Formats: sequence, C-alpha cells, structure tokens
Amino acid sequence: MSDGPRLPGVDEADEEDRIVCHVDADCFYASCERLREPELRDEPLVVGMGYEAGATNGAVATASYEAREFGVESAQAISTALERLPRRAAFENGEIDESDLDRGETGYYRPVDMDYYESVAADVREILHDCADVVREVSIDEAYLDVTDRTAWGVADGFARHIRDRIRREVGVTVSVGVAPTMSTAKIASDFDKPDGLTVVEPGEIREFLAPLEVELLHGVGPVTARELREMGLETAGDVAETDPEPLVERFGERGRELFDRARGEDDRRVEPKGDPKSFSRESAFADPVEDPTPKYELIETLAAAVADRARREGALYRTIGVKAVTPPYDVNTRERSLPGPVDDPDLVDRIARDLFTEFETDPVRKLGVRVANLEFAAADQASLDGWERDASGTGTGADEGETEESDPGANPVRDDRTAGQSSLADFS
DNA sequence: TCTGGGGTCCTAGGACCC
DNA sequence: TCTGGGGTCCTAGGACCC
Repeated sequence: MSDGPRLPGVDEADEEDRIVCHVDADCFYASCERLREPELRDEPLVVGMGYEAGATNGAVATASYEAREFGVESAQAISTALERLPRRAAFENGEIDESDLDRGETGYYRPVDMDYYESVAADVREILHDCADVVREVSIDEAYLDVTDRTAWGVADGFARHIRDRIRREVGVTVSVGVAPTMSTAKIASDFDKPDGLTVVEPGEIREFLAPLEVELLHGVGPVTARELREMGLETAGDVAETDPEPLVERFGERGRELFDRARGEDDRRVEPKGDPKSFSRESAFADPVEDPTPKYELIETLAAAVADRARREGALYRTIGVKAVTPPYDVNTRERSLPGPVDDPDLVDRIARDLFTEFETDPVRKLGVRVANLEFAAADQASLDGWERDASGTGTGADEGETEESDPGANPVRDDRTAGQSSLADFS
C-alpha cells in the first residue's frame, strides 16, 4: 500500500513484504522469428547482424537452444556461428543446394529485424502492465514487476504461471519467470530454470537458494570480477555471503559492498518505471581496420546524422557530444566535449564529432561511434505547445511522423545557448 | 572469444569555486 | 602564496548488461 510520496529511508520496514517478479523472454529474437515462420520451430536458429551484404564482421544476437547445442553463443562472430551450424556452412559455400538441406539437421540464419521484435514486445508489455501496478522494462525482452498487491506468498507460483501462460497463449512466445522478495534475487530466479521456467524464492529461502550459485551468476559480476573473486577464494554466492566484506569493499569500492549484499539476498531497491534515457549513440565497425581518413570521416558524418536524428525524434536536447574510435588490437578511445547549454543541432554534432576525431585521423580504426549525452527532454506539458511553429531551421518538411518536441518558442535560452556553443567551438578550432 | 551495437554506472584526476 | 577543506563539473576509461 503506497500512500503519497515517500521519503528515502522511511520505507525500509516493509521491504520483506515486497513480491517482485522478473519476466525474461527465452531467446527472444529467435522466438519472434519462429512466430512468423513456424517452420523454424525446433530447428537450430541464429539471429544476427552483419552477415548480409557479404560482410563478415557480424555477430550473433540470439541463438536458439537447438543452435546452442552446436556451440553457437551470443556475441559470437557470425562466421564462427555458421561454421558450427550443421550443414549450413556447406550450403553457404555452395557445396550443396538448398533443397539438400534436410530438416532436423540444418541450421538457419535470419537477420535482426528490430521493428518486428518491437511489435511483439509491445504485445508482451501490454500483458505485463495488466498483471502489475509497477513495471520496469529493462530491455526489449526483460522486465521487473511489483506484484505485491496482486498475489501473496504461497500462491505466487500460480500467479507467475498465469503471467507466463497468458504470454504464451496471447503472444506466442515463451518466457521464464522468477519471483522473489528482491529485484536481484528475482532476476537470478528467472534465469534458474530457462527456458519456459518458473522459480519462486520465498523470503525465508533466499540465502539457501543463492548459496550454491557460481559467482558469475550474480548480476554485475562479469569475467573480470569473477576471476578476481576466485583469486580471493570466493567461488559461490555462498562464499561471498559468508566472507568478511572489508576486503571486498577495499578492492571493488561501492560495488564490493553491493556484491556482498546481493550475495546475501539483500537489496532494497524498489521496482520503479525506467526514466528517460541518458544518452544516444550509434556505432559501426569496418570489416578491416581502415587508415585512409576519407572513409572514416564519411562514417563519422553518417553516425553523427543518425544520432542527431534520433535525438530529435525522441524530443531530446543534448549538451555533450562525443566520439569513439576503436583501434587495433582493441583499444577503445573516447573523446567528448560539453557545451554551455543543451541544443538540438545536427550540424553542430557533425562539426564537433569531426573535430574530436581529428586526433585519430591517421590511426588505423576498426570501429567508430558518435554519442550525445547530458540529455534534456522537453517539459511534460507539450500539449499546449502543439501548433506552434515547430522548426526554425528548415528541416521540418514531412519527415516527422509523431510529434517532435523540439524548438518550442519558450526555449529561447536554448537557442541562445546553442549560439554560445557554436562560438565556443569556433574558439577551439 | 581475436571482438557487433546500444546502453548504464562507477572511478579517478584535474579544474575551478568558495 | 608552500598550502586547509569541501563541493561540483568535466573528461577518459573500464566493467558490465542485453
């Protein structure tokens, strides 16, 4: 029961009463492809990008469980994945004809189609919002639900099953569900029994549930941290839970404390809707490292335009513009510059991105990126501004579907700031 | 694992201010 | 001017997540 706004710290007492549900779709992109192409069911299926158009530098976005059997993994190079897919390589090499590919022993590749996956995700979202008062969408295929007011310990498994079955029945994809008193344990629970899983961890069972799990199963523990934890003799969540937290804090800072708490199932975060995004970025890799400045600047230009366009469509102003240049072997270099005030100015993004990139002009580059950050979204009461002259820069022809929220006349300071930003750029160059 | 794309958060040093 | 303390912003890099 929430009545009115809460002050930080006053809601600790009822932590135990929370019932958090984490819903995680099983190899979501692959499930979507199977939805519109049922022949792909039960077949090894890889969804990836970058394989088309003769490129060789793509990666696996999602592999079906059948494909994983053959050693295909997420983020793997697409070429490796296709080699491992049964008989797929033979077909790709032209050694056999498509009609020779037998069902059941053939892997399939499909290119990522985000628009379609978004439409499926929207259907799932609708069900989730129907099942909970508060939903936090973490990504296209994952969400936390606060279902405290909708169910109770003892019958939570039935409630979770209801969510899972509704999604399967009404949308046609399978999800795994975890239920626990905290977000972090619910997340681990949903992963515990994939695919099509259902795991409930009741308040008294958390420590027992977490104890045997390998440290890398804790959210926030990647390869680097896992290795260091193992070097400290900590192999499982139980080991972390029982160790002295001081060395953890000393080594990992705030994260160490968090790690310790999470391993003990302690997590007082509330499920809250996701706020506005903090940054937008676009990046793209070359097939091979490029030294010639011309194609690099061309790519910067393309990425800058794409990012600026995205920000405009989302109604965001930005105050920081940055570039990223990945040089061999795999060094990630970033440069950024902040402006005096927020702007919506594609030309400025382009100029600053180029300017920041000059430092790497002659370096071999395998990947480039452009980013805007320090975002500011127009105020919520945009309705009253509808019908105002929307674009002073002459680009607002017919390209915008949906309401773009830039250029409100009340934002004169913004325009002034933009001018300031430009003159300061002139100072730099 | 020889490496795709889009994000988040944290840390640490330096500049600058009072 | 040989030196205190606190705070904020900016930048670059790193780890992590999906």
